[in-house]
Amino acid sequence: MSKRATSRDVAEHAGVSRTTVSFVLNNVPGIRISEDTRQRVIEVARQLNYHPDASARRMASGKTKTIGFILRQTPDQVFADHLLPQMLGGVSQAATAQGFHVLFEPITPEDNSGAYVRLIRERHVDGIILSGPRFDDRELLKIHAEGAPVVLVGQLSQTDIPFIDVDNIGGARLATEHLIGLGHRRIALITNASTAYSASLDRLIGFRQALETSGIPYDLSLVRYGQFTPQSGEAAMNELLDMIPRPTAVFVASDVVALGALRAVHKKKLSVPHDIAFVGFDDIPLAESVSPPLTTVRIPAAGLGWAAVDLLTRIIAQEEIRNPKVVLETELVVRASCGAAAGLTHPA
Amino acid sequence: MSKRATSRDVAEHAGVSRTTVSFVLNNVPGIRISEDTRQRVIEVARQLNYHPDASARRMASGKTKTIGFILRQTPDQVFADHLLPQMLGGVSQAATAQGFHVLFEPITPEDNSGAYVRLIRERHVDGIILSGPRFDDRELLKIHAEGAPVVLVGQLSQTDIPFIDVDNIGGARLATEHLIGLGHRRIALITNASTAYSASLDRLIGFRQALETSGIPYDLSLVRYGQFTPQSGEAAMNELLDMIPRPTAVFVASDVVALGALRAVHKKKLSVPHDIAFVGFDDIPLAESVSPPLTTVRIPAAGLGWAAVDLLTRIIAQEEIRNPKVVLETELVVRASCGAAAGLTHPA
DNA sequence: CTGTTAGCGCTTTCAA
DNA sequence: TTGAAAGCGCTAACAG
Repeated sequence: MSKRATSRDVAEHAGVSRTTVSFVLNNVPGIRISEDTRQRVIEVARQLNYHPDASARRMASGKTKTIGFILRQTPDQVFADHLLPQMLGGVSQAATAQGFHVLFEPITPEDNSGAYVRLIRERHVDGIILSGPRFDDRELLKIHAEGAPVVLVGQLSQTDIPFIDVDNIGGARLATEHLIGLGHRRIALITNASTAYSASLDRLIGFRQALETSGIPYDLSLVRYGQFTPQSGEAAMNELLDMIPRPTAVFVASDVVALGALRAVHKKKLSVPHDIAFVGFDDIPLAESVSPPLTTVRIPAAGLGWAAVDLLTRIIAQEEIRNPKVVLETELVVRASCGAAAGLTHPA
Repeated sequence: MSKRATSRDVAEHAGVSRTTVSFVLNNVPGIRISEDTRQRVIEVARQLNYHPDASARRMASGKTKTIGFILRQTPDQVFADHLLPQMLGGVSQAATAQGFHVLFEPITPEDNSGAYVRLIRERHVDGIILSGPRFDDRELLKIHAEGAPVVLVGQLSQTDIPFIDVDNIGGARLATEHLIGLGHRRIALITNASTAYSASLDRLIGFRQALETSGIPYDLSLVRYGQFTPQSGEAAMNELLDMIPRPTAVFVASDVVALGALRAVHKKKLSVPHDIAFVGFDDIPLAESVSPPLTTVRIPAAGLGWAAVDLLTRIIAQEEIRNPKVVLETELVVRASCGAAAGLTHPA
């Protein structure tokens, strides 16, 4: 196997300088090269099966054209997994469109060593998207202070690090208002997780806001706390179903948790939405395939990825950023579990 | 902001040569350096906040220490998404353990331009893992012929490209034999997809083998073809349920498709496993959370990723590969949908 | 419009 | 045990 062709080989065979080769092959704008030369260079490159060496190019240009996507893997937070493919798809798609590659690096939930910052310190990448930031991540604060391009997916209060997030409060309000609009007054809540997580807290806040706006008192006895899993949803729902009188509807702030809640209802031979109406959150791919299909609040997962890349690449390009804090809106997806489709409404 | 420190800076401040700095910081084996010098270099590097430049390192060493993970995104093949997080986790984990980074690059199902081969031609990566190879991918054959390190996830007959795959035949046999062992004789099959896909065909073959081994005739009227989606499963199941006499059990060669089939049963007010027993395939994360929990054949998704990386890195290191074709075993996970847990058995 | 000429920052053989 | 020196292949001022 002969050695790889280099730009020098191409230059020699085409009878031009390496500069010219570089200009032609990179299509450098603002440079005029005779059509004749241009064609010759291109042709020779093809014949020699020339492919520019990425490492050399990075070295010389000082740019890696690569972004790091750091994902805090959370085995418990199953829901995260369900939306990961979409988010990752959004990230890749946007990155490719901007001429960037994506380096994928999951880290464990406990890891706050910030080992991933080496990616940027050692210049493996031009910037980083960090999904699932932690409050106690000192390394993160450090590289941000050093001026490294970083975008968070999810928020970190107390910092001015640019981020992309979902409007959890608005989404929860949407879900709750929908139930209220259907005539429900006795509405329960099962959170997606402990309110130590800001997303969980926000969904609870949205729920509460919607109730209060409608003049329905917020009743703490109707609130239960999920733990990311279907099992936690089943347990929570069992408690709710044992109440007298039973709530007529429930907002479960996570589709995965809702699946468990749904199972609890089925086991008691009750029916959704007749005995109790359901609205979930996330719109995981399977939400429309369970029985009954789940009415839920859709998170624009691919959009999160896309927006994060867009913001990051603009920071890398040192553009002036007008708004480094992006909050994406959610959308209510009405299916059968809330009873709206069937035209059911409950008396107030 | 002052300039980044380079190895030259470290060398000067420590009063040694750059060679020494390189040796110390890389812990080059077989080189003895006085403990004193070593400590000095390390200390200076720390003080100067020195981090070796990855691009320069790649350039000089000729190694990228990065592998490309190419995923053929198939919007229809929802099942793939459900196992993706696990597989990706396996890939990343194994890669990290071997000192490699992972470049993630999804491609569309239709794309047979082989654009991804640029990753290896331009030396962005040292090797590639390709999930979802296509028969008509000429570029793939080309780079393999050129000696580029490539590992497939899934098979491509007619080639000698190393691959990792799942024992689909064995898995399907496992599922079917389980049902037979429970006393079922009239067992239906819903495939996961068209038998144009080798995985689908193999699962059908396994099903058939199990029947024949037990002396049960293979009855084509009991076979239906899924299309990756729950919807296709629901339609297929409806046909099966209308048969007289009804099959007493069904093997659905995909959990996602099985979800739809399950819904069809529920809609007809029939019960699983009492009226009809179910066994699925894949063991997606939600399989244990549906009603009833799905007995299914587990694919070692993380193991696929892990094995692919292991094989690839050995090829990159030019090790002698004893067995470049790896087939991973599946495992039957018994839950409620087959009736075994409840101790139910059907008369022959 | 094209060529000359410096680097980019590191690894690694070879000598000392 | 350490240092000198030669690249790795490309980009990009600058000069012509």
